[in-house]
Formats: sequence, C-alpha cells, structure tokens
Amino acid sequence: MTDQLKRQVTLDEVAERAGVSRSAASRVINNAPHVSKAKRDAVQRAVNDLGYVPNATARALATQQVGAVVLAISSDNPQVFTDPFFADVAVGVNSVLEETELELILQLATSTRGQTRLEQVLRTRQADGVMLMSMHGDDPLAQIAEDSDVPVVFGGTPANFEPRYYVDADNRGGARLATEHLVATGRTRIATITGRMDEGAGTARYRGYQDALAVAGLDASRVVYGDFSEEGGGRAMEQLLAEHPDLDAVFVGSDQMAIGAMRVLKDAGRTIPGDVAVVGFNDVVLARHTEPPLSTVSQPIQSLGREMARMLLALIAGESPTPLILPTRLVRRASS
Amino acid sequence: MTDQLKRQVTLDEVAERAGVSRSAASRVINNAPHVSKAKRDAVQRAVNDLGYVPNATARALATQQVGAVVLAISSDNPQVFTDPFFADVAVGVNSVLEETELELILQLATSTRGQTRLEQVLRTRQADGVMLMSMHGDDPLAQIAEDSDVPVVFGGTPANFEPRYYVDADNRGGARLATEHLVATGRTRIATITGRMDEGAGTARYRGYQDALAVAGLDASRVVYGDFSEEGGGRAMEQLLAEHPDLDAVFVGSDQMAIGAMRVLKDAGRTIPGDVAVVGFNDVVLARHTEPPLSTVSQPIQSLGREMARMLLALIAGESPTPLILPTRLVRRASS
DNA sequence: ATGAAAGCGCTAACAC
DNA sequence: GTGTTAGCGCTTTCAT
Repeated sequence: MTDQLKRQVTLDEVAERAGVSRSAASRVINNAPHVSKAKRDAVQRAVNDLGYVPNATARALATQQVGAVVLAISSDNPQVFTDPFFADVAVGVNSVLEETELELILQLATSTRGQTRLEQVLRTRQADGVMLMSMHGDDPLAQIAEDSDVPVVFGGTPANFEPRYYVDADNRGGARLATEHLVATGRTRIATITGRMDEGAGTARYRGYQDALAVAGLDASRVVYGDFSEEGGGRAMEQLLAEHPDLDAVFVGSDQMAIGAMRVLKDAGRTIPGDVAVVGFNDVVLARHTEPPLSTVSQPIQSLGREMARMLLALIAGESPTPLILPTRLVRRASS
Repeated sequence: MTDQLKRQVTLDEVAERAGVSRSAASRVINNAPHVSKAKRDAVQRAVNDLGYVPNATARALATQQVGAVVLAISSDNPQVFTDPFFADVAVGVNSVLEETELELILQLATSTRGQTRLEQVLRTRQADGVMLMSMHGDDPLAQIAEDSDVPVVFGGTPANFEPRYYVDADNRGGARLATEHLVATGRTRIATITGRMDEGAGTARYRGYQDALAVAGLDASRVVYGDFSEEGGGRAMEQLLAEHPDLDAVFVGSDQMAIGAMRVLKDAGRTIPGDVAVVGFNDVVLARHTEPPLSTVSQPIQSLGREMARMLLALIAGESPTPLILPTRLVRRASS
C-alpha cells in the first residue's frame, strides 16, 4: 500500500523515518558504500513504507546530468516521421534505453522553432546525449552537433561529411548486391533511379550501383536523379524510358520510388520482370504487396536504433566507440 | 557570435554583466512586470552577448514544473509502436507541442520496467502531463492514470471504462457507415470480423456493425472475434466461411485483418467484390495497394494527436475540457 | 521598481 | 561508518 498520491515524499522524510542522516539515506538510495547493514535496512524499509521515489529534477540539478537523451529528426518536412522507418528506429532505441534510467525525448526538429530548440540542447547541454537522424547535406545542425560537447551519434551519414560517431546501414554494399543480382540474372542494360543526392543514402546507393557495373564491365550511364518519393520515382522512370528505351532493368534507390516506377513501366506496356526487372531498397511492408512483389534490399532498422543507443551510452560513459556499419541483404521477390 | 560552447552561462553572470540584481534579470527573462525599461534593455543585451539560455533543470526544480509531457504507449508488445498509426499521432502531438516550451517524452511502456516507470511518473509527477494510448481493457495503468493527480488525456478509450478526458475517433459511427454502405449496395448476408474485444476500438466497431444491421432489419449473427492482426484476420475468415458459407459481404475491424481475410477469400475461390464485398478500417497506406484496392474507414489520426495535445495543454492550464470524438469517413474503393 | 534572502530536493566534499 | 555543510541555477516572497 505504498502511499497516497499526494505530495512528493522527500529524502529527508525517509531519513527521519529511518532515524538516520540524509546523507546516509542518500548513500543507500544510490547504493554507495560506507553504510552499515543495519541503517541500510532501516532506510530500505522507510523507502517502502513511504513509497519514496527520488525527485529526478533535483537529482539532475545536483549531478549536472539531465537523465534524458534526445532522438532528433531534422528535416524541413514535418511528415517525414510518418515514414515507418523512424518508428522502427525508435523501437530499437527504446529497447536499449529501457534498461537504463534515461528518458527518451523525441525532437521532431521540423520547424524553425524545433531546430532552434535542438540547437540549444546541443549548445547548452539540456540532454545527456543526442541521436541525430536523417540529415540533409547542408543541414547546419549537422556541424553544430559535431562540434557540440554533448555526446552525439548520427543515424546514417550526411552526404558531405563523415561524423565522428555514427551507425549506418551498408547502403553501398546493398546497392551493389542488388545490381550484381541484376547482372547475374542476365540483364545488360541496367539503369538506376537515385535518391536525393544530398543525403548519404542517396549517394551511397548510387555508388554501389556503379561499383557493380564497373566490375561487370557494363555501361553505368543510364541514370536519373530522383527524390525518394513515389511521384518522383514515376517521373524519373518516364525520363529513363524516354532517354534509354532499351533498358532491361532498373535499380531504384527506394521502394517508394520503385512503386512509382513500376506503375509507369506498366502504363508503358512493359512487363515486370519480363521486359524490365526492378529492384528497390528498404523493404517496406508495401514491397511484399505490390504487383508483382518487389525485390528489394533490406536493412536491419531496429538494430540501427539499438546500436545508436548503445553507442550513445558508450559515449556518455566516456568511451570512444568506433562507427558501425550494419549489413544489408537482398530480398528477392518476383519483380526481378 | 553568441559564445563558446563551453560552460553554462548563469543568470548571475547575466545580471552582473547587465549591472542589475539577479531578481531583476530573472524578471526580464520571464518578462514579468516591475522592471524599468532601461534595466530591461541592459539585461536583453547581456543575454545576447553571453548567449544565455536558462537552465531548464534548475527552473524545473524552482517552479515545480517539469517542462515536459509524456506520450505513452502501454502494451505488452514492443512492436506495436511499429504501427504507422502511432507515428502519425506523434506527428500531430509534436505539431502543437512545438508551439510551447514543453518537451515530448516518449514512453513505450512495453516491458515491466517501462510500466513501472510510467507508473512512477504518474504517481510522483515526473511530468507535467501524460497522453496515454492504446489501453487494453484490463491494463492497471489505465486506472492508475485516471486516479493520478497528473493531468492525463487518453487517446482512444479502453473497453471497460470511460476516462474523464479523452479524444477518440468515432469508431462506432465509422463502422456503421461502412456497414450501411454494404447494405445500400444490396448485400444482405453481411458478416463481421471484430478486433480485440478488450480494446475500445474493437467493441465500438462491432457495435457500429450491429447498429447498421438492426436498422436495416438484417441478421447480425455472422460474427467472428479477431485480434487486429493479418494472420488473425485470415483465420477468422476461414472460420466465417466454414460457419456461414452464404455470406456476401464482410466488414472487417481493421485493414490488417482485412488483408488477411481477402487472401483467404481469394484462396477459397470467391471473387471480390463480386461474390463477397469487403470493407476494412483505418485506411492504412497498404489499403490503396491491395488487389482489389480496399474500401475502408478513414480516421484523422494526426488530428487525434493534435487534439490530445491541445486537451492536455488545457488541462495543465487548469481548464476542464470536454472529451472529443473525431469524425471518421468511408473511403470507397474497389473491394465493395 | 528593486534587491536580499530563502528555498526547490538532491548530491558530494569534508570533517569527525 | 557517519553526519554536517555547501552548493546545483533558478524563482519568489518579502521588505525596502
């Protein structure tokens, strides 16, 4: 029957009830040494009787540690978080944070206000650590984060620079896998629709495509730059069809774009995979349900979240973890 | 050129720099009255020069307000948050919180530890308010939340009781809409697959189905209880087919289940919507891409998040908002 | 209008 | 092992 839900129970009350000094009580709570077993038990009992829970704020003020880390998504578009990708990351992050005493603050830094806030967190240590996702190449926050003395780990890598601490999926390797598969199945006129080239994932996947074709000695010039969106994928496919009507395969930088591209291909009367093989990237749920089901590259998103959290914890503990690149794998379905 | 990223700048430093007392500086920061224009400006200047940002923790301790609210998902399954539904809610919540000084803490209360933590938040006011989502009927947290003196707003309603403050989608009305539509298009042997009956959404949608059939004077006994999952939907459909082979329509309590059900129907050789019309609920992205595209009931999820946040803000401000039920609408596609 | 002083609840030196 | 003491950085009476 712990207690009424009324006022906060303080350490002093616990100490008094247990008949010990406040410092003794404090020591017990943080199980520090130098307390006799007798007192220890007395305090424990008092804690139970009173239903004492330390005041996190007061503790934070005294220890100069906030007790919370931030998961930040920086983007100009408030809707990005709608991408199932982030929910998965969040689940992963949460799963390791749950083992600690740290709270998870979600910062959708989408408006100017949001960005400013994140910047302040970074500058004035309003959190014990920050996980930063999905940076566009020229996002000023990236540099601010990198320079901050708050521990920061990046999720994914911005296009223009390599942060000190990050965890990323092996985008390049995955793209290469996908393209090699296209080569292996006899395709010779392989095009690509890239993602945004100011995002690391966009450029890395494009490189993977180039890698594979270079090794195979095939022409890698059938490329159109996309923007990761379904409509963008459709437009890109139209352009590709116009410029390279002879193509017999296309590696697309994201499933969303691939879906748009497949629609355009079908409208143009090309069969999939008969006339044109298609491979996407990300393995979103939808990929299983397209017509035909979409071959794609799958990345361990929850692991990414977990590893980000672990790396941040290590950083906070004063260690110097090395960046991590998580493996991707090809999921072959009917579209290729 | 605000400042180095070094140590925290304190109010005292600002005060000294501005040549005023700390209390004066504090008043300016919180733009309280009783400060001369001259001092006011001096302080402002000092703030800019020094790049002062108040220490949130210290402020929280002094004001007894945390400066953060919690968005909590209570569930036994860590993966629920993976449901795009919650990401949308989060985006909605964030959009209104962004206008305030409040942080958003994400609590995936999925393990025992998580639940305990949420319970402590509720009991010992570790947050200024809590938004609680997706409660199963017998979740003890629901009652704890309702009894807590921390402001709490529920997202959706548990099956067994009606919280004081909540915002929900009009599940019953939407289900009725869907079923009426089935009736209007000439179906007469209309079955249903329900969601979990220990969740408010499950029971409410079932009631809506009953409502519509009662008005139409049709038999409402073709019912199987599902669990909101795709496989569950498939199993339920099999059972339905076995028990009521004559059915010519089915209202399914969620799109996920509907997808499973459609698969089973097709496997059983029934055409959709020729032999059997199908309507789902939620309007997930996938619904647009099934074969045939799935008719469904759409709910304004981001609005739900927004309204939850608004209601919580009102509660924190000491007002007594009334519960909100958000309208749903039928999205007719090819499956019905 | 203004400043002094007393906390908010906790931790961490420090002396015993 | 134990208790005393001084903060952490801010807000807020309360005199002036």
